Amino acid sequence: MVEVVMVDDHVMMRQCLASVVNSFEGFKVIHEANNGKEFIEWLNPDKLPDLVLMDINMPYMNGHETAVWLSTHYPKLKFITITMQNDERSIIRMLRSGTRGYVLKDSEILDFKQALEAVMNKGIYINTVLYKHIIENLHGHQANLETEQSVLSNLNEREIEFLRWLCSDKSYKEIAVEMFLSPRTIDGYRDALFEKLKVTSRIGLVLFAIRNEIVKI
Amino acid sequence: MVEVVMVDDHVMMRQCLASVVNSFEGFKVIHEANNGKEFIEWLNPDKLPDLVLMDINMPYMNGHETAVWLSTHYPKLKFITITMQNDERSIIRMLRSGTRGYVLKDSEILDFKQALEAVMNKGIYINTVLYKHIIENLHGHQANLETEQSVLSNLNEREIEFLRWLCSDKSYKEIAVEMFLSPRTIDGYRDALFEKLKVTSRIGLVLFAIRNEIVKI
DNA sequence: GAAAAACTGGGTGTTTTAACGGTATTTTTT
DNA sequence: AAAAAATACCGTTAAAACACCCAGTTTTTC
Repeated sequence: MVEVVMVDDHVMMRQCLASVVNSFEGFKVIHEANNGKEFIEWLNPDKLPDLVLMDINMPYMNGHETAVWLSTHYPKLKFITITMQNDERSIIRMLRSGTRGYVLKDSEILDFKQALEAVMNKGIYINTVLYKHIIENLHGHQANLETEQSVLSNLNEREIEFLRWLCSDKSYKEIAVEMFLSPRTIDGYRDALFEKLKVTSRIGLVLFAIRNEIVKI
Repeated sequence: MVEVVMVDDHVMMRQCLASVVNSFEGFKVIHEANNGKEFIEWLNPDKLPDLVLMDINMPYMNGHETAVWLSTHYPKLKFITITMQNDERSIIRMLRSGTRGYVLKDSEILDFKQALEAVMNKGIYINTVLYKHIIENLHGHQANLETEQSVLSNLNEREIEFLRWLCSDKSYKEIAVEMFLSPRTIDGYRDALFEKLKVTSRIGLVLFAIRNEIVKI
């Protein structure tokens, strides 16, 4: 019997899926958690589950963070991502963090069953549609998103703060006042960001900030 | 027997919920649709269902549009919104469009059952937590969002297109070329939007466009 | 302890944006 | 058919944004 743990903050979804998993022959849900944090606190090294099904978008500790943690601490523990996010960035990120399967919440239950069985047998399940999608975008948009991730990590606290201020109606002069800096310094910050982010206008900075969730809209 | 129709593009979620609804005594799912458009095309005036459960976020025809259509054409047809969106704007909008219940996908199945029964008996079900949430926010943030909604509907096609162009690195001059207009005309567009949206800079316009999902990030 | 990097501030232009003043033509309303 | 509204357009000016140049101070790195 494959012992399964469900990690998802959407209780109804989780309960529904749990009952479906229980109806699959050979699978049994032994625990449910609301998020990654709850889950890893529950984890017992002496009695690991066989399979973890988890969402990406969760409070406190999301799917990505949990995946990274699991890959470090229990690299043999299999987990499948079950989510609504079908953008390449999410998928690539999760695959890199060691997920054995990626199932969309808008797929059929049959696909879901196949994913579970595939992962328990061969090891990895990727939906064909998604796979094509990823391959097709690997050299376009995706590259940019991956790059943005690394660019983002090269920004310091002050620059992040500045980016937040940029996403407002304020002029640079006003932002300088808010940040207790001279307008000249602000000028330098802007120019540095133009260089780092490869854009040529404040709009570009704002879009970057929003894409990378530096500001909440 | 209450005849129920499920409208949700997330197939797995929909199937899960359908099986749960079928397990409730006195309820029976008689049809499933992927979106509002499919649903209303299926609708037969001579044999209406008793209850419709639908998501908000759907392709082709979303929950809100469907709700408006239903309220106009079949005002007596009861429908419940089942969604992940718990922001006040979505809730208020759906309630105004005549939804009898608003259930979050992260609530318990028991709550879900209560909602169905409540709607079939008394008529309206609103989760206590959500209700408090709405009331608390009625005079703050919410007001602005509601206003933006109405402002949005006052924009014409050309202005929407312009807003989309604004969300790029291009200057007004370049946008004029793209839109086959004189830079002066673009000037006029901008000034009109400044007036309509009560902002004073291009950044303000960009933020509005993103908040209201005129551009996809 | 010296070199490199990062943070802060400055000068001086050009280009773009914003705010003001308008007009001519077409479409919609009455 | 006249009035009103919407659309496309134009000019001027001041302010803001952008693009370069630079240097002194602190912090990090080696």
